[in-house]
Amino acid sequence: MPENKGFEKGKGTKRKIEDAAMELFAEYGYKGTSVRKIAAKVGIRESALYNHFKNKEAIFIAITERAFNTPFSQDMSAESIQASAKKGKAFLQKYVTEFKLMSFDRNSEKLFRFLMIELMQNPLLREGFEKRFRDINVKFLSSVFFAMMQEGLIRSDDPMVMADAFMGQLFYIRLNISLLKADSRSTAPYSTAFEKALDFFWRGIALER
Amino acid sequence: MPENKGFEKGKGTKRKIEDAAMELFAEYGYKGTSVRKIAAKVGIRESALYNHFKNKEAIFIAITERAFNTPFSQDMSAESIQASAKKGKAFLQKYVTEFKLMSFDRNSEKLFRFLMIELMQNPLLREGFEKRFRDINVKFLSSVFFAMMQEGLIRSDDPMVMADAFMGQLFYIRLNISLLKADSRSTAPYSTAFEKALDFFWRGIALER
DNA sequence: GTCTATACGGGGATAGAC
DNA sequence: GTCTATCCCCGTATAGAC
Repeated sequence: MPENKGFEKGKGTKRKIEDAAMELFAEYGYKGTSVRKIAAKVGIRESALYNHFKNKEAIFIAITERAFNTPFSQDMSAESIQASAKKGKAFLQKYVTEFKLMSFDRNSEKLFRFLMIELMQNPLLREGFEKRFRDINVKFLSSVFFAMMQEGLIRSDDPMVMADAFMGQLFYIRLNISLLKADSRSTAPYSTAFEKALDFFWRGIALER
Repeated sequence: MPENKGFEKGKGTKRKIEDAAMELFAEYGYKGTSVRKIAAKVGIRESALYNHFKNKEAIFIAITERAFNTPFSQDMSAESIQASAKKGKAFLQKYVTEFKLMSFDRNSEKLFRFLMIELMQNPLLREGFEKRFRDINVKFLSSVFFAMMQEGLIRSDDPMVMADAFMGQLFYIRLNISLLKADSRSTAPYSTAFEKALDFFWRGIALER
């Protein structure tokens, strides 16, 4: 009874299928990826694949879950926001570093491309993205910026606009890195881009100068 | 002899094919769009379509040309850069306005989604994008920023970082608008987003305060 | 759980009549 | 230039043996 083992081999296969599918989706998109190719990449037949997933869409869903379950771990409590704000630039630094790590991590990179491709085509993915990533991050960030203003650390301005400007910079850098990586080109020009962007941003809002 | 008329009807059909294809590509991606559907949208048979384009890819190419031939009209001469720089915020305002118009224009909007989808999957498109859009815009923008610094209009900083930060903000807003439009949702929250982003950005770099 | 074999629909493309 | 008819490949999915 293979399905009752503590570490069954089936789990390994299921995981392998997800990994293979993610790579292919990131490369060719959902429609451009055939079940045959996924199976071939795993090293099994298509029919065997249907023992692990009901159909192609089920594989897609499994991967979207992965994409959303690796966001920034956000503690949205008032205390956490206050504590973050008090750190000033150091908080943003930490945020940027997390973002940077994700940008250069090979697996997250695949997820990013997958997300960008499908975001433009899949309404469900857009909904999940907005609720489980964008809303949370922008709300958290703008709350922190607002708190920083009250602390007198940064100049007074619209916190939402500030948060969007901050995210926009990071996102744009990440996109450019992604495009370079897609062609297996060097990302050296961007090795310090995140830090530079943060420094520039902070100089634009900091009060102690 | 229909192909020799000054305003031949064939041109109309060819154009119609491109338009229909662009809408479908923006909605379903290249692979997700069948020649049959394009033909159906135009109101002709697939076979008739092959009188205008060699194959499906030729339609794709025609559309990418469109996407690249509608960038910002850039005069990269030294005089133009100096003149632009002297205008200060007014220059950026004009730039932002152009960007905004494109974001809310229905046709440009389709092109944008098309571009985002295919950029992640098509090496040729990436190359074209980098050479014919990104390089030109970032170079022009950073040159203008550099000139502005020399004019004493803005604080001194890395012009490239500044240009990327500026573009990043605009791009991020545009992306969010695009996602809303994809679901036919109201873009009201973004009606003044570009202006607000510019004001915020300018406050962060302007020297007269 | 994996295999072989197969059904079935859709997609790209062409031939030839009008 | 457009049509009908057709070819062949590829993609998803299932049945049934091992």
